[in-house]
Amino acid sequence: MDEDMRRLADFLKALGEFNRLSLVYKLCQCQAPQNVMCLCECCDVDASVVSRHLKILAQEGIVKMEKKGRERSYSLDRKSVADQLRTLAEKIEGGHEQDLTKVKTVEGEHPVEAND
Amino acid sequence: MDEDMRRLADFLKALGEFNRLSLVYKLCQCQAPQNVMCLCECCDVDASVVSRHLKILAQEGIVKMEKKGRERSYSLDRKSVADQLRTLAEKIEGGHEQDLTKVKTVEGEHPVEAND
DNA sequence: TTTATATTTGCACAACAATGCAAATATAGC
DNA sequence: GCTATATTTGCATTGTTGTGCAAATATAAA
Repeated sequence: MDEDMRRLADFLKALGEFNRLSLVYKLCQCQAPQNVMCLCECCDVDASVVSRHLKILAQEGIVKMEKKGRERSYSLDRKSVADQLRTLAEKIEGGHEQDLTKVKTVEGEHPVEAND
Repeated sequence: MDEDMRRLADFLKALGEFNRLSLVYKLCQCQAPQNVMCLCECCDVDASVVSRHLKILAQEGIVKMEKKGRERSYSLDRKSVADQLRTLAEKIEGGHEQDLTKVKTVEGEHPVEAND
């Protein structure tokens, strides 16, 4: 599906920018949600820039936002991100064997390795 | 490590562009390496553009190239790509529990789910 | 050697993305 | 209400990236 691929590209693009990836890593190390000011520490840019990057990450479902008084706290949606990455990994690894749109291999047990 | 993250961002950025991702998917469905002309079919751009995209993918270790007469054949480095994606997925899912630089979880068996 | 085919590179251009700063908005505390 | 703090948005600027076309390169075939 074409639109799915566009969405996936957007997801990967969101992760594929240095400062955004730094934010993701920072959030990855935190257990509690973090506000913008705190997240600023990990990349050397203006708070407004961080805010914008967080918005992009939120659009792609990579981070979640929750309002708390005048602050907003961001947290990493670990499961969603990890699942998307793993799904892609599995498609790529087993893509030649079956329909690309729904590959589900049991971990460790791959279908026959078809050799040209 | 800062340089590692830059590399990872470049890797994700390479995948996060629609036409390049289309190329990857196309290669994913093929068992045999494909030449540029053939790969052109999956994205509606000039051959020179496809050539450039393939170069970027090759730089990131996503595809491998081999010369064959006047053609060059490209193939997806399935294992490398899938491994990188899975490694990232695992870091992201378990990142708050231990050192980010070297997470290695055995499949299916995750360390204790630390809850805030 | 000439010709045809596949691929890459140079160049120009348009579209997009990241950034900083200032201003706007929202809300807490006085 | 006023002031201070956190965050977002508007705007201008700069840098990066995707693109097409023409020319260059490489190699096969004639």
